[in-house]
Amino acid sequence: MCGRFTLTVSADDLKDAVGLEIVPSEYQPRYNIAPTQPVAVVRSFPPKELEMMRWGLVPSWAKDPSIGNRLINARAETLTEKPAFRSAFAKRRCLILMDGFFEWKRGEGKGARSQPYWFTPGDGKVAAFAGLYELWFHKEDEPLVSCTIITTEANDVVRPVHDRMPVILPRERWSDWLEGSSPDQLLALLRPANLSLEAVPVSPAVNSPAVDRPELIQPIAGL
DNA sequence: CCAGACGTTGTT
DNA sequence: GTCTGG
DNA sequence: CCAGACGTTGTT
DNA sequence: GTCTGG
Repeated sequence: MCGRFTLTVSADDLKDAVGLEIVPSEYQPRYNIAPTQPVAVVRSFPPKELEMMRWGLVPSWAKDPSIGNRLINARAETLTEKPAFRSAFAKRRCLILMDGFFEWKRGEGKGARSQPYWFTPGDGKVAAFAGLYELWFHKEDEPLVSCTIITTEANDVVRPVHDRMPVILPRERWSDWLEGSSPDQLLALLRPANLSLEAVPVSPAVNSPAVDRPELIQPIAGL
Protein backbone atom coordinates (compact mmCIF):
# COMPACT_ATOMS: atom_id res chain seq x y z
CA MET A 1 0.00 0.00 0.00
CA CYS A 2 -0.98 2.69 -0.57
CA GLY A 3 -2.11 2.56 -4.16
CA ARG A 4 -5.28 4.62 -4.25
CA PHE A 5 -6.71 7.55 -2.29
CA THR A 6 -9.18 10.46 -2.28
CA LEU A 7 -9.23 14.24 -2.07
CA THR A 8 -12.82 15.30 -2.43
CA VAL A 9 -12.89 18.92 -1.26
CA SER A 10 -13.35 21.95 -3.51
CA ALA A 11 -10.43 24.13 -4.54
CA ASP A 12 -11.68 26.82 -2.16
CA ASP A 13 -11.89 24.41 0.77
CA LEU A 14 -8.43 23.13 -0.06
CA LYS A 15 -7.08 26.66 0.09
CA ASP A 16 -8.82 27.26 3.42
CA ALA A 17 -7.43 24.01 4.82
CA VAL A 18 -3.76 24.58 4.05
CA GLY A 19 -3.57 28.35 3.63
CA LEU A 20 -2.03 28.14 0.17
CA GLU A 21 -3.34 28.84 -3.31
CA ILE A 22 -3.63 26.25 -6.03
CA VAL A 23 -4.17 26.90 -9.72
CA PRO A 24 -7.92 26.19 -9.98
CA SER A 25 -7.70 24.90 -13.54
CA GLU A 26 -5.26 22.17 -12.45
CA TYR A 27 -7.26 20.91 -9.48
CA GLN A 28 -10.48 18.97 -9.24
CA PRO A 29 -11.98 16.85 -6.45
CA ARG A 30 -11.20 13.15 -6.88
CA TYR A 31 -12.67 9.94 -5.48
CA ASN A 32 -10.19 7.52 -7.05
CA ILE A 33 -6.68 8.89 -7.33
CA ALA A 34 -4.35 6.35 -8.93
CA PRO A 35 -0.58 6.26 -9.52
CA THR A 36 0.72 8.37 -12.44
CA GLN A 37 -2.07 10.90 -11.89
CA PRO A 38 -1.66 14.48 -10.61
CA VAL A 39 -1.94 14.88 -6.83
CA ALA A 40 -2.08 17.99 -4.63
CA VAL A 41 1.17 18.49 -2.76
CA VAL A 42 2.67 21.00 -0.34
CA ARG A 43 6.42 21.27 -0.64
CA SER A 44 8.58 23.36 1.62
CA PHE A 45 10.71 25.09 -0.93
CA PRO A 46 11.20 27.06 -3.06
CA PRO A 47 9.20 28.59 -1.40
CA LYS A 48 6.43 26.78 0.46
CA GLU A 49 3.95 26.06 -2.26
CA LEU A 50 0.83 24.04 -3.10
CA GLU A 51 0.93 22.44 -6.52
CA MET A 52 -0.14 19.43 -8.53
CA MET A 53 2.53 16.73 -9.03
CA ARG A 54 2.66 13.40 -10.74
CA TRP A 55 2.29 10.48 -8.33
CA GLY A 56 5.23 8.10 -8.87
CA LEU A 57 8.73 9.33 -8.11
CA VAL A 58 11.00 10.00 -11.08
CA PRO A 59 14.53 10.48 -9.70
CA SER A 60 16.74 13.12 -11.26
CA TRP A 61 19.00 10.46 -12.75
CA ALA A 62 16.24 8.56 -14.52
CA LYS A 63 16.74 8.02 -18.24
CA ASP A 64 13.04 7.44 -18.69
CA PRO A 65 10.18 8.76 -16.54
CA SER A 66 8.41 5.40 -16.66
CA ILE A 67 10.42 4.36 -13.60
CA GLY A 68 7.94 6.53 -11.71
CA ASN A 69 5.19 4.01 -12.40
CA ARG A 70 6.89 1.73 -9.89
CA LEU A 71 8.14 4.18 -7.26
CA ILE A 72 4.73 5.07 -5.85
CA ASN A 73 5.58 4.07 -2.26
CA ALA A 74 8.71 4.28 -0.12
CA ARG A 75 9.11 2.12 2.98
CA ALA A 76 9.84 4.28 6.03
CA GLU A 77 12.09 1.52 7.38
CA THR A 78 14.55 1.67 4.48
CA LEU A 79 14.19 5.25 3.32
CA THR A 80 17.71 6.30 4.21
CA GLU A 81 19.38 3.37 2.47
CA LYS A 82 17.65 3.31 -0.89
CA PRO A 83 19.45 5.24 -3.64
CA ALA A 84 16.11 6.19 -5.19
CA PHE A 85 14.93 7.98 -2.03
CA ARG A 86 17.97 9.08 -0.04
CA SER A 87 18.46 12.56 -1.44
CA ALA A 88 14.74 13.29 -1.53
CA PHE A 89 14.48 12.31 2.13
CA ALA A 90 17.31 14.69 2.98
CA LYS A 91 16.12 17.65 0.94
CA ARG A 92 12.76 17.24 -0.75
CA ARG A 93 10.00 16.26 1.65
CA CYS A 94 6.35 17.08 1.06
CA LEU A 95 2.77 16.69 2.24
CA ILE A 96 0.47 14.83 -0.10
CA LEU A 97 -3.03 16.07 0.64
CA MET A 98 -5.94 13.66 1.00
CA ASP A 99 -9.12 12.98 2.91
CA GLY A 100 -9.10 9.19 2.74
CA PHE A 101 -7.30 6.19 1.26
CA PHE A 102 -8.19 2.71 0.07
CA GLU A 103 -6.88 -0.64 1.23
CA TRP A 104 -7.97 -4.05 -0.02
CA LYS A 105 -8.66 -7.04 2.22
CA ARG A 106 -7.79 -10.13 0.26
CA GLY A 107 -10.28 -12.95 0.18
CA GLU A 108 -9.34 -16.44 1.38
CA GLY A 109 -8.50 -18.99 -1.27
CA LYS A 110 -7.71 -18.54 -4.90
CA GLY A 111 -10.11 -16.69 -7.12
CA ALA A 112 -11.53 -14.85 -4.11
CA ARG A 113 -12.23 -11.19 -4.67
CA SER A 114 -10.59 -8.50 -2.58
CA GLN A 115 -12.86 -6.21 -0.59
CA PRO A 116 -11.90 -2.54 -0.77
CA TYR A 117 -12.16 -0.32 2.32
CA TRP A 118 -12.01 3.45 2.45
CA PHE A 119 -10.17 4.76 5.51
CA THR A 120 -10.92 8.35 6.45
CA PRO A 121 -10.03 10.63 9.33
CA GLY A 122 -13.77 11.26 9.28
CA ASP A 123 -13.69 14.87 10.45
CA GLY A 124 -14.20 16.16 6.93
CA LYS A 125 -10.87 17.93 7.05
CA VAL A 126 -7.92 17.68 4.74
CA ALA A 127 -5.21 15.34 5.99
CA ALA A 128 -1.71 14.67 4.69
CA PHE A 129 0.53 11.75 3.83
CA ALA A 130 4.25 12.13 4.43
CA GLY A 131 5.87 12.17 1.01
CA LEU A 132 9.02 12.84 -0.97
CA TYR A 133 9.34 14.66 -4.27
CA GLU A 134 11.87 14.98 -7.06
CA LEU A 135 12.58 17.18 -10.04
CA TRP A 136 13.39 15.51 -13.33
CA PHE A 137 15.00 17.75 -15.91
CA HIS A 138 14.55 16.51 -19.42
CA LYS A 139 14.73 18.80 -22.41
CA GLU A 140 11.83 21.07 -21.63
CA ASP A 141 12.25 24.24 -19.62
CA GLU A 142 10.04 23.00 -16.81
CA PRO A 143 11.10 19.93 -14.85
CA LEU A 144 8.74 17.01 -14.32
CA VAL A 145 7.85 17.16 -10.62
CA SER A 146 6.81 13.87 -9.04
CA CYS A 147 6.27 12.38 -5.60
CA THR A 148 5.97 9.17 -3.58
CA ILE A 149 4.00 8.21 -0.47
CA ILE A 150 5.86 6.84 2.57
CA THR A 151 4.44 3.65 4.09
CA THR A 152 4.78 2.01 7.50
CA GLU A 153 3.22 -0.85 9.43
CA ALA A 154 -0.54 -0.76 9.92
CA ASN A 155 -2.17 0.64 13.06
CA ASP A 156 -4.97 -1.14 14.95
CA VAL A 157 -7.69 0.24 12.68
CA VAL A 158 -6.05 -0.79 9.40
CA ARG A 159 -4.45 -4.07 10.48
CA PRO A 160 -7.61 -6.20 10.06
CA VAL A 161 -7.60 -5.20 6.40
CA HIS A 162 -3.92 -4.90 5.62
CA ASP A 163 -0.49 -5.00 7.27
CA ARG A 164 0.85 -1.75 5.78
CA MET A 165 -0.50 1.78 5.59
CA PRO A 166 0.61 5.21 4.43
CA VAL A 167 2.20 7.54 6.99
CA ILE A 168 -0.35 10.19 8.00
CA LEU A 169 1.08 13.28 9.65
CA PRO A 170 -1.06 15.10 12.23
CA ARG A 171 -1.47 18.76 11.42
CA GLU A 172 0.76 19.86 14.28
CA ARG A 173 3.63 17.86 12.76
CA TRP A 174 3.32 19.22 9.19
CA SER A 175 5.94 21.91 9.60
CA ASP A 176 8.27 19.52 11.44
CA TRP A 177 8.24 17.23 8.42
CA LEU A 178 8.69 19.98 5.86
CA GLU A 179 11.30 22.00 7.70
CA GLY A 180 13.06 19.46 9.91
CA SER A 181 16.74 18.75 9.48
CA SER A 182 17.82 16.00 11.84
CA PRO A 183 17.35 12.62 10.16
CA ASP A 184 16.54 10.98 13.49
CA GLN A 185 13.82 13.50 14.31
CA LEU A 186 12.39 13.16 10.80
CA LEU A 187 12.33 9.37 10.96
CA ALA A 188 10.59 9.56 14.33
CA LEU A 189 7.63 11.21 12.58
CA LEU A 190 7.10 8.20 10.32
CA ARG A 191 4.94 6.18 12.69
CA PRO A 192 1.59 4.42 12.19
CA ALA A 193 -1.18 6.99 12.57
CA ASN A 194 -2.38 7.64 16.09
CA LEU A 195 -5.40 9.64 14.96
CA SER A 196 -8.84 8.12 14.70
CA LEU A 197 -9.71 6.55 11.37
CA GLU A 198 -13.04 5.29 10.16
CA ALA A 199 -13.05 2.08 8.07
CA VAL A 200 -15.77 2.08 5.41
CA PRO A 201 -16.35 -1.03 3.27
CA VAL A 202 -17.02 0.22 -0.26
CA SER A 203 -18.01 -1.06 -3.68
CA PRO A 204 -15.42 -2.89 -5.82
CA ALA A 205 -16.23 -0.26 -8.43
CA VAL A 206 -13.18 1.53 -7.05
CA ASN A 207 -11.03 -1.28 -8.45
CA SER A 208 -11.13 0.31 -11.86
CA PRO A 209 -8.84 3.34 -11.92
CA ALA A 210 -11.03 4.88 -14.59
CA VAL A 211 -14.06 5.16 -12.29
CA ASP A 212 -14.22 8.38 -10.28
CA ARG A 213 -17.47 9.31 -8.61
CA PRO A 214 -18.81 10.07 -5.11
CA GLU A 215 -20.47 6.66 -4.80
CA LEU A 216 -17.02 5.07 -4.41
CA ILE A 217 -16.82 6.19 -0.79
CA GLN A 218 -20.38 5.24 0.18
CA PRO A 219 -20.66 2.31 2.64
CA ILE A 220 -22.00 -0.88 1.10
CA ALA A 221 -24.44 -3.05 2.99
CA GLY A 222 -23.73 -6.51 4.37
CA LEU A 223 -20.28 -6.07 5.89
C1' DC B 1 37.21 -1.75 -13.61
C1' DC B 2 32.35 -1.35 -16.14
C1' DA B 3 27.34 -2.54 -16.29
C1' DG B 4 23.17 -2.26 -14.45
C1' DA B 5 20.03 -1.22 -11.01
C1' DC B 6 17.87 2.16 -8.40
C1' DG B 7 10.86 -0.09 -5.58
C1' DT B 8 6.77 -2.02 -3.07
C1' DT B 9 3.15 -4.99 -2.92
C1' DG B 10 1.54 -9.63 -2.33
C1' DT B 11 1.92 -14.50 -3.33
C1' DT B 12 4.13 -18.99 -3.29
C1' DG C 1 24.07 10.40 -8.81
C1' DT C 2 25.47 6.30 -6.29
C1' DC C 3 25.53 1.63 -5.05
C1' DT C 4 25.84 -3.38 -6.09
C1' DG C 5 27.30 -7.23 -8.68
C1' DG C 6 30.24 -9.47 -11.82
C1' DC D 1 -3.45 -0.48 -5.64
C1' DC D 2 -6.13 -3.00 -9.81
C1' DA D 3 -7.03 -3.57 -14.85
C1' DG D 4 -5.52 -4.71 -19.02
C1' DA D 5 -2.18 -5.82 -22.26
C1' DC D 6 1.05 -9.01 -23.76
C1' DG D 7 3.24 -7.20 -31.37
C1' DT D 8 5.18 -5.81 -35.90
C1' DT D 9 4.88 -4.19 -40.39
C1' DG D 10 3.53 -0.96 -43.35
C1' DT D 11 0.11 2.39 -44.67
C1' DT D 12 -2.67 6.63 -43.90
C1' DG E 1 2.97 -15.14 -15.66
C1' DT E 2 4.52 -10.50 -15.88
C1' DC E 3 4.68 -5.84 -17.23
C1' DT E 4 2.56 -1.32 -18.18
C1' DG E 5 -0.74 2.22 -17.55
C1' DG E 6 -4.02 4.77 -14.90
